[in-house]
Amino acid sequence: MVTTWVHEPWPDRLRAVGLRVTQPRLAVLDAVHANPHIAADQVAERVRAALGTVSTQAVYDALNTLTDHQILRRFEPAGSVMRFETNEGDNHHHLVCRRCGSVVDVDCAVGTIPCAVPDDTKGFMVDEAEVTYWGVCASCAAERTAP
Amino acid sequence: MVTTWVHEPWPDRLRAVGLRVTQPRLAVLDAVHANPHIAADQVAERVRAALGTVSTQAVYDALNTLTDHQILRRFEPAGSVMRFETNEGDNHHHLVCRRCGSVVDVDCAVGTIPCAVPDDTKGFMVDEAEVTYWGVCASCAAERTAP
DNA sequence: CGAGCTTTCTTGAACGATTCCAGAGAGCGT
DNA sequence: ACGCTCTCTGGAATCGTTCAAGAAAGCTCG
Repeated sequence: MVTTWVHEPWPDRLRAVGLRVTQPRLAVLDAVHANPHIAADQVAERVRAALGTVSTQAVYDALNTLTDHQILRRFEPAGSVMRFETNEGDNHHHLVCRRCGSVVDVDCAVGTIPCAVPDDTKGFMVDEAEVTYWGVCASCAAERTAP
Repeated sequence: MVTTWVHEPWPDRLRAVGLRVTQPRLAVLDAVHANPHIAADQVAERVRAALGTVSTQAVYDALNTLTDHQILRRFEPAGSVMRFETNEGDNHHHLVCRRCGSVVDVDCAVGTIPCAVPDDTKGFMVDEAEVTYWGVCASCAAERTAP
């Protein structure tokens, strides 16, 4: 069987890292899992749709805490707001549209983690290589030529 | 001709792309060239030290315009403010300290431009692969173990 | 099963980098 | 020099994110 990263239920994953299981956190996890690359305000929207009133602060706190504990992954293409995705333990990268900001996942071009390590790390202890491919998505390219 | 990127004087480079030659722009170019990875507010500081009063807006406008014309390169590690460096036409990447935010250049691990291209570009026209290595710099690592 | 200790959430405000706007000023081609 | 534009000034607005203090809710242990 292929690394079936069968999702353990969120509550278990929270407890596993010593976090309390709360409704806002579960709703945040659901929102991010259902919508990779989602921004904080959209997470808030969905969490509120699910639970009713939830403070912005609770959403940010959940996002930050979950990111700190590696359950979520945060990334932030230049010029964009923070975006989140669940941490699947894979090592994919992102393709970002310069025009509309849309993001899609791409597998690591090299295939090994952390993908590529510089020859000379200048004394740094490198733990991650983040690759962002910049370009123009198909629909934006179409718009440009045919306005 | 082997793009010997011998620095043409800034005024020539500005005119070459159809931009007017102004004191703020020249001072911005000097500031960025002398301090790679510099942030906008520090550019403003240095520009003011050189010229006297210069509006924040003029600095931002110069940075943006020069970036648009490929004379400067802008990058923005997650959680950091915008940083600038002169565009030397090389294809180096950045090593960023998670603790103190310091940035150092590293040569492209693969050696070719754009370094790496994903197998499947999902319809995107990719023009750049930006690589950010995350880690902890030597001095921050030292601090942690010996507080 | 409930008390009590912490962690987490709420409310409301602060913050700061970047951008927007309108008008004054300065390059540069003619 | 003259003017047409592009650029800069000054001041304010924006908006994502964080800070702070108190209320609420999970979890642990008796």
